[in-house]
Amino acid sequence: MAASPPEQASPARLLVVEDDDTIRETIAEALGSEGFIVDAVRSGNGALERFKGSPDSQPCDLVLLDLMLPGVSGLDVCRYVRRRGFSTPIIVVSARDSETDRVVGLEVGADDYLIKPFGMRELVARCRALLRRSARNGDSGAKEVLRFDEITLYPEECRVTRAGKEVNLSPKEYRLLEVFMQSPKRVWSRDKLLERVWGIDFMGDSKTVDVHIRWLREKLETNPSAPTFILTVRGFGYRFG
Amino acid sequence: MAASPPEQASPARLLVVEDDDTIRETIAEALGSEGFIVDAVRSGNGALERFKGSPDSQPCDLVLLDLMLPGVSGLDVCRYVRRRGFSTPIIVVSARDSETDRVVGLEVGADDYLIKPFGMRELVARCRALLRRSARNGDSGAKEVLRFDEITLYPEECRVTRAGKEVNLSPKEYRLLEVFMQSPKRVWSRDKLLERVWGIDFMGDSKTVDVHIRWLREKLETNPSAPTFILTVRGFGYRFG
DNA sequence: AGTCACGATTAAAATTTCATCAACTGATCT
DNA sequence: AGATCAGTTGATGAAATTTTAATCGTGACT
Repeated sequence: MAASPPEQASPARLLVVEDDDTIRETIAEALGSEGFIVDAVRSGNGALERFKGSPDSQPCDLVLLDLMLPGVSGLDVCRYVRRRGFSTPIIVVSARDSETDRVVGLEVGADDYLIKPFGMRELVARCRALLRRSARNGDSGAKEVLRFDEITLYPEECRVTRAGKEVNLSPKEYRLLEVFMQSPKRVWSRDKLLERVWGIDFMGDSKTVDVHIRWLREKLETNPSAPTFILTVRGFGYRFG
Repeated sequence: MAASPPEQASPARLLVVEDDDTIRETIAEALGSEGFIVDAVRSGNGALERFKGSPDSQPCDLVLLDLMLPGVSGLDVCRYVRRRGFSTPIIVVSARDSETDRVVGLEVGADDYLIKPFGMRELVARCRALLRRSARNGDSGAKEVLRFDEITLYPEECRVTRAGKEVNLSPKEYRLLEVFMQSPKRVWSRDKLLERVWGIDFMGDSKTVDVHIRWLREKLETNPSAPTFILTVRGFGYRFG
């Protein structure tokens, strides 16, 4: 099917929190082969790291959370995430299968509770169902207006202005800027940008990024040869701001 | 957009679809004592009756759906509801517990799949989790007249006027315009429009949207080739206003 | 200063997207 | 049966976008 939805255009990004190497790998592979971008950590602390920013910058679209973790437990992670105001969908995955366990997990803020061992097809189906639901409610992704200096990006409207004047961007240029503005100051490698903007399955050259950066500068910068917004970080990539 | 304030006005309205009298009564009582308003029917047809109106007037906030029903099956109900564009949360409840059954249920549009027999506490927890996620906003019935420029849409009457003159729209055209006018300026991808107007499981081509947009322009715009209401956003989709 | 690696720039080729037209289906009405 | 209408699908061409590729500049390091 065609045209990319503004929000959920790129594949969903999943965070797998699981200390057992075998299980983590199995899950990551199964979900990866379904087209998701999978990121994995092996501890509660590792998960918390991803949730340090503000609730407006969600680290991922969905979390698969094991309960039995060394150090910070899965329940703690869940509680922390919700207390911080994140509405990121969470599926708890656990070997503990008493009704009480399940009720507690759900009451602490998880959206679903899956019992080990489980089939990969069901896991995928539940991820899809939850992403479907959370996308419908629009509580995923950044919906808020992004500002930096005199540049403003309106996600709802796929629209960008500079000093109040409309800037007409192509889809790739727009997404590129959106990614940049969601994390100002952060340095992005060409590969990461390809992953975020083009999707994991892009097979082309990373030089493509250069060209689009140039065009974005052309439309955004006062003097494209001496950029003030999209800066080159030699040897690493680019950054915004 | 955020994770709604939990403590809120009216209690959630649940629809229980279950043919077994004992189970239905048990569920209804358990949920009722938790403060939900419970409505129950014993057949698929009974459920469908509740979903006859437009997707904007949801008959309830959540459906508990048994799969094994006389006549119209639970899966059929689920499919129908989604095809009509309703996003009402659905929890499937079934004695069939193979992984395939669960995957099918979820793929057909259910949000959760619970296996009989199940505990009431878990049922309640899952209802709560899902309601929390779906963040009830659509207070049904609150259909306001939508205006933009000289175009007016009367939801109660499924009627549209332009500069006071009646515009005759087909159902799809009407629905399309309604979605547009509910969020002026917002850019809609073809896929999102298919989901909203045609329903979640529409299997056809997204080109279909183009054609209907064209007809809508034909009837709405002064000069359909240079539209002023329904604008094309190349690479993204369409927007109104 | 020379060289090398990396980024910038440009032009041209390849692909995607959109509007429009026309054919086709199925439902409803005459 | 025939006519009409809503909806869907496929084909076409024009225009915009994206990618590839080739060349040029410039900073970093010896």
